[in-house]
Amino acid sequence: MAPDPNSFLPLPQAQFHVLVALTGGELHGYAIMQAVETSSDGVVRMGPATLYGTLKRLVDGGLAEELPHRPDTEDDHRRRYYRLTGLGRSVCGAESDRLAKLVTFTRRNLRPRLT
Amino acid sequence: MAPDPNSFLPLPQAQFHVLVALTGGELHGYAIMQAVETSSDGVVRMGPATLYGTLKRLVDGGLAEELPHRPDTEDDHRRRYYRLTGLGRSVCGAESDRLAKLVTFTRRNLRPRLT
DNA sequence: CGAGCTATATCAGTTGCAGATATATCATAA
DNA sequence: TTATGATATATCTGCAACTGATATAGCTCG
Repeated sequence: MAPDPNSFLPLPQAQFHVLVALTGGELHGYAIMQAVETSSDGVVRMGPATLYGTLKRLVDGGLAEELPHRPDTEDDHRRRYYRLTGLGRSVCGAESDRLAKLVTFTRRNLRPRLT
Repeated sequence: MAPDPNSFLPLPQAQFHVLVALTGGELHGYAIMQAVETSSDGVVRMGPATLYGTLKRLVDGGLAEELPHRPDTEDDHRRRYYRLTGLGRSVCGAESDRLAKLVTFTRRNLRPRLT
């Protein structure tokens, strides 16, 4: 029986950012760092310590997994690729839904008294 | 010169939740705990250690402030009320916008392969 | 009065995040 | 061919943030 995605919520920030980056498809660590920084317009800056630590937690938790090395000589062999697991995908969706509600609620309250 | 709200981002989770609770109006600590738990359908559970620690950080950072005690004998005199500062309001809005973008991005990526 | 909820507070411990640094490989161009 | 800088993974150390547990006291209501 698959664990309930909601039991992972609320997801730590860094973990969510990495999962989000992986929704675009499989990526290697360095690319994840860049994706997080770029797609947030530089607001979220993730260094290697945060990235690789977070990646380990995600793999340990079953939300992401490393791809087996492929014999593609074209690609930089140092790279280690990761992708979402099915669970990771649902958890990412669940966290996304949670945040969407929070945003809606906040905007509704903030609107009447905009500065 | 007022500090740039974006320099506070990304906001720690607990801080954001407390700010969100305060967008509804001034509240005392215990009510904030209940509001966070209730409005998240029990997903986010905030104990006293998290709440009061977070509250202190928000006040120290100028995002929230305590109201002066009022001579209202009707109200439980133990309660200490807090409200958003102008800065807190803008930071809350900025974090909300940031998360909204993240949610949009995530959903766009997740949609094509729904389970 | 006594029981249970309300309300604030803090301690002690864990988790999570961050800067700095290390090591090695890749691309390039001088 | 080797020097330079970007790529890529990894970890150490310390700090910030979060948490469960506990303490204390005032309310409410039977």
